[in-house]
Amino acid sequence: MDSFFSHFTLKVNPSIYLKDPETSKLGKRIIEGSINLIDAFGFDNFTFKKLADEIDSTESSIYRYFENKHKLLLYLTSWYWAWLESHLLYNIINVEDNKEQLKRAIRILTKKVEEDGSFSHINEIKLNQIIITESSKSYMHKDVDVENKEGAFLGYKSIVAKVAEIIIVINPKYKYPNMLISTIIEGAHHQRFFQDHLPRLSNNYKDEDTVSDFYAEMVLKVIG
Amino acid sequence: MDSFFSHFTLKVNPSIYLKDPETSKLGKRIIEGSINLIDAFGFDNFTFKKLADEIDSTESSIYRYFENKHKLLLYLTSWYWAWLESHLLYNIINVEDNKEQLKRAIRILTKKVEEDGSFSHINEIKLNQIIITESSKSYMHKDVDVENKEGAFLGYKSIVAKVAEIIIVINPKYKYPNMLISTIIEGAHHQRFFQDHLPRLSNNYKDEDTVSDFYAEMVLKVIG
DNA sequence: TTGTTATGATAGTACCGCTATTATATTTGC
DNA sequence: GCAAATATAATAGCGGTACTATCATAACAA
Repeated sequence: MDSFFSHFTLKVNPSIYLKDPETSKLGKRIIEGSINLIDAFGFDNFTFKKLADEIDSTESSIYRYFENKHKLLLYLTSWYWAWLESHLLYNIINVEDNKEQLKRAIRILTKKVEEDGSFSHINEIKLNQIIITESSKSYMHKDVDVENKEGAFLGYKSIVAKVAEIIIVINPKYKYPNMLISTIIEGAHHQRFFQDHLPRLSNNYKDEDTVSDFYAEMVLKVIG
Repeated sequence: MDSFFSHFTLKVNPSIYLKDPETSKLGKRIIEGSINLIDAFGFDNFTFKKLADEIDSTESSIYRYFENKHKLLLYLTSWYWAWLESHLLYNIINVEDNKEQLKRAIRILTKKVEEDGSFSHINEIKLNQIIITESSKSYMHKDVDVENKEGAFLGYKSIVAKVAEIIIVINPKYKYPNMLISTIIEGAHHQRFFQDHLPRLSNNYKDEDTVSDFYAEMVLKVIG
């Protein structure tokens, strides 16, 4: 799988950055360093000053890549959705049965990322952790409509649409495919967080991937 | 219903505040003003300085009630869960049938609050809007474990536990009652936000409360 | 009316978010 | 190999945020 993914770079909507971080060494250090810092200390405690110190650069240099730290978070989430969609496609491309396609899709949307892979400067395990705890901050704010118009959430919409399509093939009468998919994506993030920090809001059983099992079961029951 | 709720005050865990805002006029102005400002401009743009100006008081006075703005958000969310649980109990207390209890509970957890009620200084419609867009910020941060130990999330846990109990009565074998309930609570918030701002992540149909219908159907199908 | 408590007024500090300017590398084209 | 173009670094500064501290005054209760 590594060889399949390691020879191209994932596309992120250019409205998100001032200068594409993929095009320079500093850009890659910015992405790598920000993932380390946000994962370690949380997005709220993250500043460009701290990032500059971390990667031995300066605030002003970082500001040439991203307008502000919020745009950087948008970049990380967009990259993540593009990355996840490429995995999704790779995993269902040769599968005939639609139900099997759907099952695999649910697993990919809800599983915890446990192995780092193909992109040298991006640690996908840490990025997945960041998505779980911080991704809702990328759209739950007052500027969401402006950023949405600029295309900041196309990656998220795209993966939701792809899986919703599979549902429609299986059950053309089902009324809420998009709600169902975004519910399990957001739900999986929340449940992983709850299991770590607020366990009474969730249920967990040893030796099971409870989150993934729960949502897989849910989708099949709900679409009938 | 007004008369039922208007004669007592809702309990919020004292670890959240330095001084109980229910015990003074200034305290009530702080709560009322913060709801207005956060609803209008978002929690990220909210500061104690702006609140002080809004209610004709001072930063230092507000700091005597709350350690910081995050604690104030915790207060609002805790109050909301206590308020919602009191509504829940009121609405199912004389209902015999467990399935009917559950249906009513789902409606209460997922519906949009459309009428302001009993507590003079708290606008419940605006508070519901705040919960939809800001409540995840009350726990999705690095201090969640400390605050959890202090009891900051007992209200949320309590309402989840109450509804999970009903599910267990209906289907004692169901493995994931808490996951299911917290999924529909968070899901309903997200879907309401998506329908307003990122509609392609959701589905909506005129003259229906799509969010509520979707989750009501989901719960019944999932628990079998 | 006297003490107690609540609120207001003011000042100050460290950090954040961001802009601007100038200097120094590094890369690219000839 | 050198000049021009571009990228990065260094430094300064400004207005705002998130507090903390102190002192003055208002309200209220014994």
